[in-house]
Amino acid sequence: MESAVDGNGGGSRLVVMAELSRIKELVKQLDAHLRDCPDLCKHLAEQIFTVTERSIGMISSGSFDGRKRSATGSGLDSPPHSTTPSPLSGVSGIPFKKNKKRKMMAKGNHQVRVSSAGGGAETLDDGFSWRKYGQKEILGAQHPRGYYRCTYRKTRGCAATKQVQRADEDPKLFDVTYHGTHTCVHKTAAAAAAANVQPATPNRDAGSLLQSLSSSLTVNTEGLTSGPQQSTPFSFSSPAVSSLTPPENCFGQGVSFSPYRLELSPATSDSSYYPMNPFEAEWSVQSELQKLASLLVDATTTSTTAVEETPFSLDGIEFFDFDTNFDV
DNA sequence: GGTATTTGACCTCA
DNA sequence: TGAGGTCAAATACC
Repeated sequence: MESAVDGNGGGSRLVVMAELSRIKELVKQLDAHLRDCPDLCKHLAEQIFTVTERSIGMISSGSFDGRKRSATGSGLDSPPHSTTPSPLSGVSGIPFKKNKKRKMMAKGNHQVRVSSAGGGAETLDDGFSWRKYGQKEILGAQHPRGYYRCTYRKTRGCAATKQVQRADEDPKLFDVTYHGTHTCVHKTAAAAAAANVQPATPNRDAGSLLQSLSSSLTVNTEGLTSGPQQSTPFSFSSPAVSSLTPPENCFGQGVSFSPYRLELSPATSDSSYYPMNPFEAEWSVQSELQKLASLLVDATTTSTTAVEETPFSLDGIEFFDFDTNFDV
């Protein structure tokens, strides 16, 4: 139990918190200087972008997860589920055996271990639509590995893929490796967008956008202390986020920040907190940071260069083509 | 008929 | 050279 939590996770968590706080401060500064000093705005935007990417990197590298296994072995020596049973989380976020043949954890990939109680791999709903395109027997593994790609690969050019492999030691556990990021719309987000259609505002005022962004980015460190006792998962207090409903897209177009805020705090018995398992939290934070970075690009582009954006439309949803090249 | 899954063949890379 | 990853035709399902 205790051995499953190391001090580094808590420390990294605090670093991420500090980074997010810094992002917020930078956004405030950016907003303050938006109209009178474009050059400074550009500089601030670059800083924000750097800090955001650093945070994303920490999250995707797994250092964000305080429940990361202690470095006593190199793989699946001991089944994680046997030491850290978690009724609320079906995901452990524990790194698993690396592929010795290929660079499985290359930049842009991340791995999680998912528990599917009573179901198969097809029940592992992470919010995206996947289409199976292959299955392969893996040397040394008892179960074949399934290969999935995003359903919208052709229609929307989404290059996200994942590999799902049933764990040898427990058939209820699946090791899932995600490659690439989704450029399509999250399932729940699409549903939310369909239910609450908002007209696109292509040339939204950058100042109000930043103010909205700044106010929405609430980094709550209340109750967090450094040290290895931080084994509680993060939670989000916003209903929109807690129900895993990120904004309708990650492209800055039609994004509204007002309905939710990013709030990191330890899960407590307080009913206002919706406990999230590490994978959900990680996914949400990554989505938030991606969106944050996209909005910054949108805001700074609109305010400093007034360049006409050229949105393209797919399935009734308009997208901006950002050359931000995120690697999460 | 359209879409998803299966599976053998082929390609890539360490 | 062999294992992992992907392709694409065949098949199944709705």
